Amino acid sequence: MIRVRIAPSPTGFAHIGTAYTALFNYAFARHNKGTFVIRVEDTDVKRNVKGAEEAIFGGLEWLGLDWDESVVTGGKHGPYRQSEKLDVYRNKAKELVKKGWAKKEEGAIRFNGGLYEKKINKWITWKDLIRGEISFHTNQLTDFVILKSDGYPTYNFAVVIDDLDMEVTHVIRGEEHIPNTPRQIALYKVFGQTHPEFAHHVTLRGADRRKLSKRRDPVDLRIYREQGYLPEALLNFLCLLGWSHPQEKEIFSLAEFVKLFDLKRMRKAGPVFDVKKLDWMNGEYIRKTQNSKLKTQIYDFYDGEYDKEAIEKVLPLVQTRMNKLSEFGTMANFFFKELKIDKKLFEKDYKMYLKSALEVLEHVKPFNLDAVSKELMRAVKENKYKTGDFFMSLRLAIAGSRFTPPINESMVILGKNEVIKRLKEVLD
RNA sequence: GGCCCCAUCGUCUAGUGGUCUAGGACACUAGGUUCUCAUCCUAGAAACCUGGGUUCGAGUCCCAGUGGGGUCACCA
Repeated sequence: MIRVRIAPSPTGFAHIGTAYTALFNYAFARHNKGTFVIRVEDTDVKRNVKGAEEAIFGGLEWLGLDWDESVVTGGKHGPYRQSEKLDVYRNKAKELVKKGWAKKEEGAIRFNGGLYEKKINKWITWKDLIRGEISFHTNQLTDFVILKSDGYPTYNFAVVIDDLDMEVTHVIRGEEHIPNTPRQIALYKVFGQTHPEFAHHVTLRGADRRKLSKRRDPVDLRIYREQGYLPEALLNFLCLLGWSHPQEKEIFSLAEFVKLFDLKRMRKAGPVFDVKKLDWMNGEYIRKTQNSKLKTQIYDFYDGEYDKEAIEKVLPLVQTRMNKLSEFGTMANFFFKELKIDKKLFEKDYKMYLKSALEVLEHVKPFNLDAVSKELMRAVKENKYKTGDFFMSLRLAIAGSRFTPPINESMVILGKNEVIKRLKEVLD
């Protein structure tokens, strides 16, 4: 039975890197019909932040990555919060002291790396499932703390105890943990246990090629949600960083990813998280989303600011024009609100154009797309207007922008009265 | 600096010794469609870090150099 886990620290918010690692663990677990565990590593009392756990679980839920065991769902291998099993770590540390592998020092307990080097071996080697064989000389172990003087375990110690307790079979985590691995392997060894398989995936980089950082880069998952990215698109984009589809497909579902996932297809070179491609991909997802579903997503995104039925009417006109949900507002705002029109934007002959358009539109019999288009074009031809300029004037008067959805369609949706009202306002 | 990991277009990548005069995607450029902007279609520019080996043959294997990254806490 395959069991994997992610082990976030509740020190702030849902980090994009946590989601990235979660994605691979999720895919590995689901592909192999295994179990996906989330445990909370809250052993740094000073850095723990209230609400951080909720943000992390909420973020994963938003992405559609579900798990099997955790602090919120429970499970047979708990507690899933490290602060709730301090006695376990303490006893394990004491066990090592008793056996001579660790010693007390100023209230803390340290592992005796030198002794390990002398008694067990000089090299620690493992076969990484992504990178192949990796070796460290044991003189790199040094005497590291396993139990802090405040009674909390350190990361390297707690990880080993927990992965043992939780019967974790595969540790899939970021490459920044490679230097920690020999210490953890040493601990497994002195406990007389075999270690789980390790797979160290790449870490996401910023444009400067350095590991994504809280200070320099947008790493809070919430930011992506608030900017109007769809979770499916973000997930799909993440899949493509470090992993590739066997048929080189770019757009695929999470289910397909799970089906095809294989650690062997993981790259070893760290990818730059470049939002440009994410923007394109998000647009692709928006374009292929069913209107009824997209309608709801937009309605929720704007927290009910726009009427649902109205969104649905406007949607076909803006769907190919937006890459993010947040662009609906700028694109479709004029359908819902009257705008201040800046007359400086207009072409020279705009008054002539608008007057003649107004005349036509006032008399169009059924105010539908067919009639409106036909009558306006007739006016253009009869008067030998410049087609582009004519419609641009209309566009500016109605929508207040040079870049809008098709203007005839837009006017039909707005309705005769509203269109005439807006034209008159501009002409006054 | 020590240790470790990595190295194909600007970016994400395919490629597991010969079919690579290196393929796809994003971005970019040019054209087409069009009332604008998009969508859509067509075309284009753009890469195997360097030097040694191994081999009949190397983007693909080995070594070195260079470059990039990670890590060296009573943080995780």
